[in-house]
Amino acid sequence: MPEGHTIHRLARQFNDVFAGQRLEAASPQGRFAAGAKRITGQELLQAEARGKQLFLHFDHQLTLRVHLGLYGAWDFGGDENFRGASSIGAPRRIGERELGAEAGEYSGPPAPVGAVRLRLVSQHGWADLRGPSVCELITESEFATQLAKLGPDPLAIEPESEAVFRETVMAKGTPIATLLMDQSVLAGVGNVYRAELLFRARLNPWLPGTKLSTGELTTLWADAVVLLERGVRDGRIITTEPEDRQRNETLHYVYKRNGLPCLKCGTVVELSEIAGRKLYYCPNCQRAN
DNA sequence: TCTGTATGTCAAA
DNA sequence: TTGACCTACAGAC
Repeated sequence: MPEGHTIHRLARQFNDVFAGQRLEAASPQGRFAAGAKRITGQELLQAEARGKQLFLHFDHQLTLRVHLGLYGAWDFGGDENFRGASSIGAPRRIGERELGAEAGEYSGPPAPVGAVRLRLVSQHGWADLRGPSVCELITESEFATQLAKLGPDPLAIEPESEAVFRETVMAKGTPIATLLMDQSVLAGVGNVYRAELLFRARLNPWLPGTKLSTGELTTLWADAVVLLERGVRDGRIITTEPEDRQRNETLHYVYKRNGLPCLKCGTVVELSEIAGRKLYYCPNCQRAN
């Protein structure tokens, strides 16, 4: 599920199992053959996540930039050091079946299944990338350019993050629902977190950024930090509080709950569209003031 | 076998 | 604002 929490989990996974090692790379699908060749034999120095982008820094000064888009996913497997195969990204069946490690012996990665853009292999395991919208090798200056395009990331807080977020939002007349999905305003939030953050803050999605108060934005930022950190911990997006979850398994307040009663007030949750993306909200809890 | 859908983003119109 | 693109899968036929 590729919102920011997913990418930060991936960075952690790469640092855990691949950092400090020389890797072999291949592009079974063929579309990244040249890049794979340039990665082969290089040591992975560090993996880094910013918003929805994953950066793998190699020791020849080149960085692999990966964006999963809507469909991308990484699958991992290997020996006991990998502690079970896992799949991180969009929902996938491939890669979730039991692999070598389960059988007790690891004899190298399996034959690639489907369209594997990039396969990274170390002595102890492998990672397969499918369906990314971006997979490219970039220079240090291109890396800096990419970072500069991104707004503050609630999972990579810097001293001025909250203030930058507040000031950017308050300077724009764009609806807050659109601003929350704008990666130059807030990096890492996607459609699920957007809907849930607005509901939890009881904010009307169409409220222009200029109409929000400092207090409301401080609360919104703090809640983004809480929710994304939970996402990293849980490996999925759970935004309901335990007391609202007791009677069922509902993980979200409004996302994909259109036509169902709001967990707080019982009003039917509505589905609308804004900037080409689906927007879920409770017309009562989030009515304009 | 075909269609619709998905937690994303960009360029063209 | 729309279409294009990346990929796999569920459900309809």
